[in-house]
Amino acid sequence: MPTSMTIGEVADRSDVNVQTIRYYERRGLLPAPPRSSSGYRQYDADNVVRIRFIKRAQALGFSLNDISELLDLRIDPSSNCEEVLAHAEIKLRDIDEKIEALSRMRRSLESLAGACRDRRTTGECP
Amino acid sequence: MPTSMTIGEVADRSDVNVQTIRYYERRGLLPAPPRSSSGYRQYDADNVVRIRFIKRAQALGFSLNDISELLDLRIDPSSNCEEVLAHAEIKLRDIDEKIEALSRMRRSLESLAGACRDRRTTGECP
DNA sequence: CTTGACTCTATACTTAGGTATAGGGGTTAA
DNA sequence: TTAACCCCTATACCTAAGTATAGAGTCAAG
Repeated sequence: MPTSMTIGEVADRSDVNVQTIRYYERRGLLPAPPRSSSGYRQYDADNVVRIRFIKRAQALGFSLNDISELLDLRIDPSSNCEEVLAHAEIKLRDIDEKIEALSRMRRSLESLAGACRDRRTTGECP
Repeated sequence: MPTSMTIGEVADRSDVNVQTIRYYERRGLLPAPPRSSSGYRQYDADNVVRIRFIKRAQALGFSLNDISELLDLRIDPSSNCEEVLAHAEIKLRDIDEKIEALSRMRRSLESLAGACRDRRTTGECP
């Protein structure tokens, strides 16, 4: 049998607060886990992966609703093929737009830094 | 003389609410613009560019504080060369991490979509 | 020369995403 | 068998980022 974790262990491993995990469960971002006889939630390692994914996606500007949709895509990749494909393609476009915008930002910051470095090597710095 | 806009025009062009612009001014994200004799704010096109930048950066997961720092980098690229360079390099790393994370997300979504398309062409879809 | 759509400040309210607390019970090591 | 520390639910509170409202002034069209 795969060994299980308490909510506190999961919180430590995925670097979030215990209440955040319960909040995600209420929001439907995490499935309700099985319970021990005394009512304790029992998690496995997949939950840690899922929570980390949520946190990374948030840092990239996805809302919890966006993330729900992303997670739903992979819940059952065998059903609703057409629909999943259509959703996946929308999400791919979102991601590509974000990558494009970040690349533009990167280029302009890089040119700023480049100008800075040039001036430094020519001794024009204060 | 360059023609100026009211706050309402700027709001329309940059697709935000009028109060959001005043809020950004309070937060220091937008410089306090000159005023007409009757106290109306007078904006130029640069402000629209700046607000659009703020909105794009937010959609990429930067907080308003992050964005302040990004904007400060370019305010006077001629001064504090070393310091600007150091900050710019931190921001470049942030951006690279975001691009990397998005690329990973893209790849896994792409492979999901690919599997879906394969099944579709082999007629395995419902 | 007034009416409707703007602007101003100040202040209050809202939404998303958590975080904390109260009140109660479970678990474990000394 | 009890102290320290975990878990449970329910509910209240918090922060970031807006958004709305009240009360007063301004501007341009008719």
